[in-house]
Amino acid sequence: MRPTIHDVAHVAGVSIKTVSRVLNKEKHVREQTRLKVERAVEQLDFRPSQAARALAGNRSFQVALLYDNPSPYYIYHIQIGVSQRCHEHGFRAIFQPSDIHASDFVERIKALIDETRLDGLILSSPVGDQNNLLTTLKQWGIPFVRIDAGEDLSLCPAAFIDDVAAAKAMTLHLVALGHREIGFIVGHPDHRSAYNRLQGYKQGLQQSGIAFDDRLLSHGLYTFESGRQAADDLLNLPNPPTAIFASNDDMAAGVLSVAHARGIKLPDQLSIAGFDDTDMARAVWPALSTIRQPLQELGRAATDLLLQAPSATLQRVLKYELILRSSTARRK
Amino acid sequence: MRPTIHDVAHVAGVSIKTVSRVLNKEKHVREQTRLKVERAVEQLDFRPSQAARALAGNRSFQVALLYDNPSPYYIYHIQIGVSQRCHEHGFRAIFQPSDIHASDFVERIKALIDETRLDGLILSSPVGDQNNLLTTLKQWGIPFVRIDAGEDLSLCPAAFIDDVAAAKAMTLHLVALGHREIGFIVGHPDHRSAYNRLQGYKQGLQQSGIAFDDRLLSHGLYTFESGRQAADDLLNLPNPPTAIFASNDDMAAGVLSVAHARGIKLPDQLSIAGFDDTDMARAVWPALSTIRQPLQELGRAATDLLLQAPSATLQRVLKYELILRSSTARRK
DNA sequence: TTGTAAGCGTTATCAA
DNA sequence: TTGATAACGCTTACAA
Repeated sequence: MRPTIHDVAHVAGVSIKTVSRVLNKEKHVREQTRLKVERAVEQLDFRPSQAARALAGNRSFQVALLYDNPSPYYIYHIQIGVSQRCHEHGFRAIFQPSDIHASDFVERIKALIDETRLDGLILSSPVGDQNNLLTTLKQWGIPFVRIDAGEDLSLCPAAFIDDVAAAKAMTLHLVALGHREIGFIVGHPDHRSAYNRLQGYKQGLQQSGIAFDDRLLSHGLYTFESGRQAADDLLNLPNPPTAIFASNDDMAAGVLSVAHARGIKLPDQLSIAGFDDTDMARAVWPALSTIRQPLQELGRAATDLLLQAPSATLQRVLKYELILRSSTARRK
Repeated sequence: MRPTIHDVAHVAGVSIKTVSRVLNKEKHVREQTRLKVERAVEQLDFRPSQAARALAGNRSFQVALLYDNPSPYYIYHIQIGVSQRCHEHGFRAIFQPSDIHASDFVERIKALIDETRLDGLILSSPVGDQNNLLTTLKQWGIPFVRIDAGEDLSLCPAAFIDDVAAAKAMTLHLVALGHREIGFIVGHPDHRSAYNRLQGYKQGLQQSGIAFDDRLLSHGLYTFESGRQAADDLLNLPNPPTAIFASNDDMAAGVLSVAHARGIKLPDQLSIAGFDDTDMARAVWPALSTIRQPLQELGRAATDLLLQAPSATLQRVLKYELILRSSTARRK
C-alpha cells in the first residue's frame, strides 16, 4: 500500500493537519516540526494523492495548454516551456489539442475544466481569439492567459512577440537590399499573426515610400504546400517580385522548393524571408532571412503570468531576432 | 455551484448509485432508468469530478505518454493519435516530456504515477528502452505499452513499424538504381531505431552482394546539424558515395543543404534517402526518397493496445511506405 | 435491478 | 503553533 498522510503523521508524531501544512508550505509551523515531517515524508517516500487534494481543496494544481495549430515545432517548443515552469511551480500541465471549428469546441473545454478543476488555462493562437470561449472563461472566473495576445489586451495577461514590428523590420531589410517588388505570402486567416505580419509588411513598404500593390500579395495557410502554390502564383506574374517574404518558414520552405524547381539562383535572383515559427528554417538555411521567435520562452512566460501574476492586464512582450542573409535584387 | 451526482439522482428520482452505474456504463440498469438518468445529466449539464472518481475508484482514467525525443513532428503526431483514442475511450492523456539522462528520471515518473493514479503508460522510444524504468513498472504492476518495441517483445504490448525491413527495402531500391557506394548516416545512439535501421542497411547490402564498408558509415544525432556534418564527412572521402541514406529526414535535409552548398546536382549526381520521422521530408521534396511512417497511427495503435488489450505480448506492426524518387548513379 | 452505508486521502473550519 | 472533525463527490461493498 502507498503511504498516506496518516502514516506520515504517525511517523512524525504529529497530526495530519500539520503534515498538510508542511506539504502546502503554509506558515505557522515550527521549524523543528517542519523538519520532523519532512524527514517522515522522505523516509516513507510519500507523495500526496492529487485526486484527494483536488477533491478536498477544490483545485487541481493543473493548468491546461490549449492549441489548434498546424505547426508541430511551434506547439512542441511551447509545450516544453510550459512544462518546465509548471514543474518548477509544483503544477502539472495538460496539453489539449483543440479544434476551434468543431461544434463542441467550447463544450469540450468546459468538460475539461469541470472534470479536472483546472487552476488555469493557457490559450495559444488561434484558440485565444475565439470570443465564445473567452466569454465563457470570464463568466466562470477561471484564470487564463494568452500566447500571441489578441484584440483586447486588457482582457487577460498575455505573452507574445511584436509581429508587426518584426515584419516591418524584415521588410525594411529587404528594401535595404535594393528590392522594390517584394511579394508577400499571408498566413492562415484563423491566426491573428497572419494579420499582424501583413500589417508590418505594409508599414515597412510605406516607410520606404513604396506603394502597396496587392498583386504582390498571395494567400497561404502556414503550410509547406500552400507556400509552394503561393510562390508559383507570385513567380508567374508578368513582373515577378525579386524578393518573397513568407509569413512563416513552412511556407518559406515551399517558396524555396519552387525556386529550386524553376532553377532560380538563390539568393542572387531571389531573396526569401520568413518567420521561423517552426524551426523549418534550419532545413532551408542559409538561403533564408528569418525572424527568430523565442518559442520555449513564450511558453515559460505565459506560465509565469498565469501562476504568479494576479493582474489582468499584465503583458510580456518577448524579443524577436532578425537573422539576415544578404542578396542582390534582380532589378533596381 | 456545479451539480453533483446527488443532484442528478434527485432530478432523475433514483439513488446516486444508479447514477453512478449509468455513468460507468455498467450493466443491470433498466433501459428506462438509464434514460431518466441521462436526461437528468443532460439537463443539469453534469460532469463527474475526475478527482472524486479517482479517489474513490483508485484510478484516474488517465494515461501518460512519455517521450524524450528531439523530433517535434514525431512526438506531435503521436500525441494527436493518442489524444484521439483517449477521448474515444473516455480517457485523458497526459503528455510528459522526460529526460532519460536526468538523475531523477525514474523518480519523476514514479511521482507521476503515484500522484495521479495513472491507469497506464505509453512509452515512446527511447524511454521504452530504459531498463530501470521497465523494471519499476513491472514491479508496480502498472500497465504499459511501447511505441517502437525494444529488445524483449514479450515484455509488454508494442506498436511499431519494422525499421529493419524498411531500411533494407530502401537500400535495395538504391542498389536497383545502380548505386554501389551507398553512404549511411546512423541516428542517435539512444534510439533503438538507429540500430535497427543500420541493420536493415547492412542486410540490403548483403542481399545485393555488396560488401559492407564502414568508411561509408557516418554518425549523426537525428538532427539537421548533425546531418550536415555527417554529409560533409562522407562527401570528403577520397571515393565519395553516389547515394546517401540518412536514418531520418532531419539529417537527410542536412545532407541536401550540404549538397546544394557544394553545387552538387540532385538527383543526378547524388541520391538522397531517409526516413520521414518528422515530415521534414516535405521541405526537401522532391529530391528525397523516403520511408513514410504512419505516426498518428502509431499513437492510436499504442493507445488501443493499452486500453483494450490485456495480453502482455500483443503487437501491432504498422505498414510503412516507400516513396521513391529515381536518379542515376554517378559511377557504375 | 436498485439502494444504503462506509470509505477513498486530502483540505478547511474551528477550537485549543 | 497545533489538533479534532467535518466535508469534498464519487465508488465499492453489501443488502434488499
